[in-house]
Amino acid sequence: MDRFRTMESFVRVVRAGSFTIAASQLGLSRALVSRHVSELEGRLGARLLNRSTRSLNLTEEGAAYLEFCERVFRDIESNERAILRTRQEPVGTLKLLAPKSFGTMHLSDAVIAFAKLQPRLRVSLVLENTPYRGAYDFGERGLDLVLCFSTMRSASVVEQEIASVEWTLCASPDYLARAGRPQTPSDLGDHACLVHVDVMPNDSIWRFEGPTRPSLASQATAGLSPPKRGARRRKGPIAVKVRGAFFSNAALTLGKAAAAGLGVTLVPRYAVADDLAAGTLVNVLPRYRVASRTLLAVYPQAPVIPRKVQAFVEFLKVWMAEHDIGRRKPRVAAASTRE
Amino acid sequence: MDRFRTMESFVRVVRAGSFTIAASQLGLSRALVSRHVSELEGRLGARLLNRSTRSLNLTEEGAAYLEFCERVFRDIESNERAILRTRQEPVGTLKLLAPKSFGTMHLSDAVIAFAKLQPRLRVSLVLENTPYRGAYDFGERGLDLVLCFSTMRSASVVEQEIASVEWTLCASPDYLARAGRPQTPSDLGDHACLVHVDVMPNDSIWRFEGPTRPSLASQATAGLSPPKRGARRRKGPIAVKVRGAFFSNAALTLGKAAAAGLGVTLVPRYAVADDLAAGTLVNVLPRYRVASRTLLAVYPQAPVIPRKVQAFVEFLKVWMAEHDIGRRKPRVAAASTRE
DNA sequence: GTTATTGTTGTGTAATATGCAACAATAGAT
DNA sequence: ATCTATTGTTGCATATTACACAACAATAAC
Repeated sequence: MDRFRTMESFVRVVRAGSFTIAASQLGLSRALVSRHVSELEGRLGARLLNRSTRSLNLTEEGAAYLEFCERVFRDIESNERAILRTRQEPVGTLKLLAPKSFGTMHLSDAVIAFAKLQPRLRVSLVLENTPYRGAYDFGERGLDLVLCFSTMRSASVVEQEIASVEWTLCASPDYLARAGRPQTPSDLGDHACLVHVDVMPNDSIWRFEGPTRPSLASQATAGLSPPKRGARRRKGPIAVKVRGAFFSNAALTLGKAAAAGLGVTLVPRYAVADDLAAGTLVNVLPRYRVASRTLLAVYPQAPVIPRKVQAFVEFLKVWMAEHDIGRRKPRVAAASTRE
Repeated sequence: MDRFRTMESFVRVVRAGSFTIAASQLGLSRALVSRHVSELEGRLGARLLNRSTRSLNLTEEGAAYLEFCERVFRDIESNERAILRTRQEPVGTLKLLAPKSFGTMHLSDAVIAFAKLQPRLRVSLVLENTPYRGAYDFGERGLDLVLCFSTMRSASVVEQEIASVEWTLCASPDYLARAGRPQTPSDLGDHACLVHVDVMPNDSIWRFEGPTRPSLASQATAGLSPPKRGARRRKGPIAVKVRGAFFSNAALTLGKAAAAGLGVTLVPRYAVADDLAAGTLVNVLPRYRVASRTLLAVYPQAPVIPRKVQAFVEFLKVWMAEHDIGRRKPRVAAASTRE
């Protein structure tokens, strides 16, 4: 028999001073309440209250047990409320894992802003490029949220899109002047390419779509095919196996290398936004689109999502949008002036 | 669902690090243990442990809840042991109620001796002559044990015989010299009787049995009727309504009054044992037997009797026998020299 | 005495706790 | 990479038991 319920009945009987009243308060029959108390007495091996048809009186053991019950109930109540609060407000510790370069570039600012908003929440931001072991991260390492650019392809996690991060192909003007400006992706085979290597099997295969029609006016006059969104037409994806001249898993490093004239690099736009704005780097093959990668927030599949995770994901989405991180046409000047 | 069991399952799972092992330890199926934990998580609204087929890991809430569970279990265990101990050894407070005269004369000594033997037990001895309200005493007043000479005639109490207390009819030699020595109970109607009044409807009706055959030899020679136990033969009870000259509910007072020559009194033998030994009082109508009254230990009917009550009743029985309290042929001299 | 109300107990039924078996997921072995 | 063994989960049938109703015993008030 459920011990909690028997204890509850007992406490109620004592408080009400009557089995009948207690039963009606509990929404049970007198019979059951009586059995509950008897059960308790049987298990404890002691009479808890002297019943005499017209009055109930606690025995010595009963008084001690009543006190105990009330303590346990208080304990339970406070504890359960504390745990239930994790659904209401972000409390505890939020453990984040993110790729190093993205983390240092932007996430750290977002996390700091978030931590300011949530003074009751401890935040742990781990930056590394060797993660994504799936369940291991959430289990053994106790991570709450992993931010990454590749799907985990696992049914036991939830992946939520945070932002689309544009990658951009760029080189320094002086390099282009020296090596020539490529006109199609396949031209890149002859260039010195600075390759961003993930730990994932990210080979040095660069993929493009395009080219985009040079003139918008020509489409408007044609009138045969309905204008597609963005007034742009794509061709099938083009994959180019590039010759690596320089490798790094740090996009910033690659950007610096490109600015130094080492070659052409394909990196997240955010990593070279400043150089592009300053003109130390310029876009290469602007008429070809580089597939953007989606920043994913990954957390364990569970019936209830901890409020802290939910809150951070929501915050990050807004923050990313507000700061134009990864926007296809970033207002670079504005972005650099913003906080 | 039984919260204790779900908690138990959860704790076991964490300790074992596996649902399967925990289930076998608990003697349950994996399915049920899984359900238990799920139940718990559902009620708390938080995932308690991240399960990843090969390893289990507590979440933040899980760790907090585990600690809570263990605290509750420790609590329960210690409390239940404390209460179970009341069945093993006499602990707590033993509240006694006894008639005033008997209490002051003998019970107090017994109780003091008992209290010495049971240093962990507090004893409360209330002496009064207005008790026996049955359930009220055990209920409202919280008494554990009532000692009295009259049955409560209630199904909700247990009455245990402690000792048979002889009453004796006696007077001072000088009174008998003055007023004459009664030969039969009915002679008492002409005497000054000192009446012990209880609060109970104990009228001044005195009851006798007898007379006893004066000679034992006469029976041995007769050989017709088999000798009855004690070689004594009784006649039917004789009831005499006596004329009260003096009333008291204190047997000692009546004894003193009798010793002072005020009349004949019928009191518990223990109250006049010293006077009888000293000769300041002598037995009247020795061939008639006065109905002895049985000292009863009365306590509430309950499935389990508290050890303290049981212990005291046993102790009192032995003590009464050892001290010859109420014995029909008391070794008065010996009784007074004993402890 | 009579009555009304209390706590307890017997009994049938509805709720649910439980085990079994099939399933999904994963870590390690081949 | 594929296979295998093992884990935790879920659907389903069933045995358990929690529960209310009603009859009962006891008692306080009338």
